Amino acid sequence: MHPATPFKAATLHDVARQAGVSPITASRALSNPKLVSENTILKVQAAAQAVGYIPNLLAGGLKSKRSLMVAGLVPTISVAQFLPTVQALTETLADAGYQLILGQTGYDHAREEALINTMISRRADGIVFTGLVHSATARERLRRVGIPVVETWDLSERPIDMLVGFSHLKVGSAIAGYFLGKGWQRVGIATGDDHRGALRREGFLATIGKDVPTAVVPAPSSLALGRRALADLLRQDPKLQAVYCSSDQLAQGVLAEAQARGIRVPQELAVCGFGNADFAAHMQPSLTTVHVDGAAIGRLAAQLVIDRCNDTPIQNPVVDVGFSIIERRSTSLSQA
Amino acid sequence: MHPATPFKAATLHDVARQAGVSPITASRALSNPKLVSENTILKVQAAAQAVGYIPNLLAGGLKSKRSLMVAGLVPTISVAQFLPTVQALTETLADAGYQLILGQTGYDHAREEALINTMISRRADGIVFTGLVHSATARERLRRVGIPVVETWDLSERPIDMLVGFSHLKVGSAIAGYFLGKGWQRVGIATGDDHRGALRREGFLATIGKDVPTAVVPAPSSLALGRRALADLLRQDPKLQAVYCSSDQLAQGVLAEAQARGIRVPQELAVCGFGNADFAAHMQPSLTTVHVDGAAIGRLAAQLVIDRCNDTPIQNPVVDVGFSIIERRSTSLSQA
DNA sequence: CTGTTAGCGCTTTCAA
DNA sequence: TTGAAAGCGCTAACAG
Repeated sequence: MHPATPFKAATLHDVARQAGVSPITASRALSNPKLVSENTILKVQAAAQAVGYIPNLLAGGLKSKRSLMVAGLVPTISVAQFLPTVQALTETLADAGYQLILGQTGYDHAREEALINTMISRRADGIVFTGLVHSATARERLRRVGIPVVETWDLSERPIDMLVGFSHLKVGSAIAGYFLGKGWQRVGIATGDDHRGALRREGFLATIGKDVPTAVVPAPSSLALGRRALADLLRQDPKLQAVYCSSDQLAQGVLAEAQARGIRVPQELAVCGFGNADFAAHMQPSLTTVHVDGAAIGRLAAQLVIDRCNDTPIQNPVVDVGFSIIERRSTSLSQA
Repeated sequence: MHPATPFKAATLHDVARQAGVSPITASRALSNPKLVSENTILKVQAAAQAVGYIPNLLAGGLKSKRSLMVAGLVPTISVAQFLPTVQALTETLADAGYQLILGQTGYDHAREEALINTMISRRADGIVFTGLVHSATARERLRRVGIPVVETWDLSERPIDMLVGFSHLKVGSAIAGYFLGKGWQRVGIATGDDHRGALRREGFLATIGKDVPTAVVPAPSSLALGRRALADLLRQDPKLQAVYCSSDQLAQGVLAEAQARGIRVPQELAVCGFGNADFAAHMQPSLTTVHVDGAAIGRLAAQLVIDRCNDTPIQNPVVDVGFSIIERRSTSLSQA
């Protein structure tokens, strides 16, 4: 009953006949008008309208070897962190006539590899990953196929192809520098057990210059885990002055636990998060955190893929979008 | 340089030759093994492996008239409300071999119509909307094309095709009933200016049995707008006992404004939100709200499309997933 | 169980 | 500026 197109769709043939031209002329009139006379264009457009023509991109793509689709592979769409990236990606692509195919890897290598194959099967014109591709098999296959690839939200010495991200090492380092500038020496870390969190921790420790109390929690991080993390850290050092958290969710929990214990923030304990979530500015006290322009990452990634598809020379296949520390009340009384 | 597939991909032909069978047999061995002898299957699989075969779904779809793609049209992906739906949709589809093409309508009719055309052009096997399709032109076109359509997150007397949602009228009515049950007569509404919010307000008023102070705020609703909304409502009735907010974000703002004015919640003012956002359970006080199973909506919608594509008889093309009021501290001292 | 034939709807290439 | 021929890579329909 519904294989997909139960109605007999009008084809370019029908349009051509209606317009009294050859199919190829009709094709050109609709998708490459420069090659056709004004008069013909009008005739064909009228004919297309008359027969209710809707082009079949599958057929076009088969011949032209361009699907006008780009794959976007995220761990899960519900990671709020990546939403502005996905949104900007989708928008920028749509403006250029491309659509995004969404794939959720679920942090699973096997699933990721399967999805990559699927996207190649669909002849996606490019693949954008939120994160790096870690599986060696997948990296190798992507390189061999030669499909445009953009990795994002991280830096790498050897990206598969193109990359838009920032240095998590530097983030950790910057936060440590910020803490040191405030004169806090007794500091701790509450971090998720993921790759990027580990990098930030590494940068943090390098700048602090010593090991510090650390609570590692499993992904996905949450308020509840943040509470437990602070309890853990206070056990390691009851006189902690400042905590860096690898996500704003975790920081939210740390703040809640501090409140429950009657520890004043920031007077007795300073807290810094990561991600600049919606709620960060509105917490009590408002949360100091690290902001990353996720929308810019999406826009830039989309543009890189589009440029590649158009053979536009690409100036910089690796873009560092940087980050910024947003100081709020949770680390500074002088902030609103 | 990179039209899409710069490398010369192996085709089914190459696999067939390598295996010493005809192309169609190779095709069947890989995608419909029941029709082929065990021995042949093994030969073909080995051949596919050997030549590094990656099927071309574009070509298959052209012939078989099934693209194995389903369009998901959302206003914006960053509406947190719809995330569980999109996630479940993507997952359920992927498990059945379908991929989701994401489209963002941006609450714009023209854009929505353009996207629908695009998805038809791509021969999507189905379209899932978060919300109803309001443009008459679009509804008409979708009906004529006969493509499986699922509208969600709402009910309708005349869905285009299939529907998974719940009654916003009943939500409003249920909240009003809950307020009345608590003995609160001086109640108010803070609501967004959207269609569904208006329906809930209508249900609320019908059950309360009289008009009540209302503050309407423009979308997207936010904490800041919630603060202003409460100020507005208190101007209309300084002795307000309870407020229903059309989103948890709004409720967050109402709570913040109450706190700023020294109004105790729930003792002096009760507050109810909508959506059961992540943060609702963790606010101070925790927020009473309305929960909707967005993931179930996504799963069911995906299943409906899949069933349609497989000509599986559909028992119930309209599913009401209901909702539930989650009582927390913002309306009840006896809650944790 | 396997093969032949034909063609999905479009666009590339070449020629007029 | 327009057209004819050919075929992208795959699978439905039928025959063997």
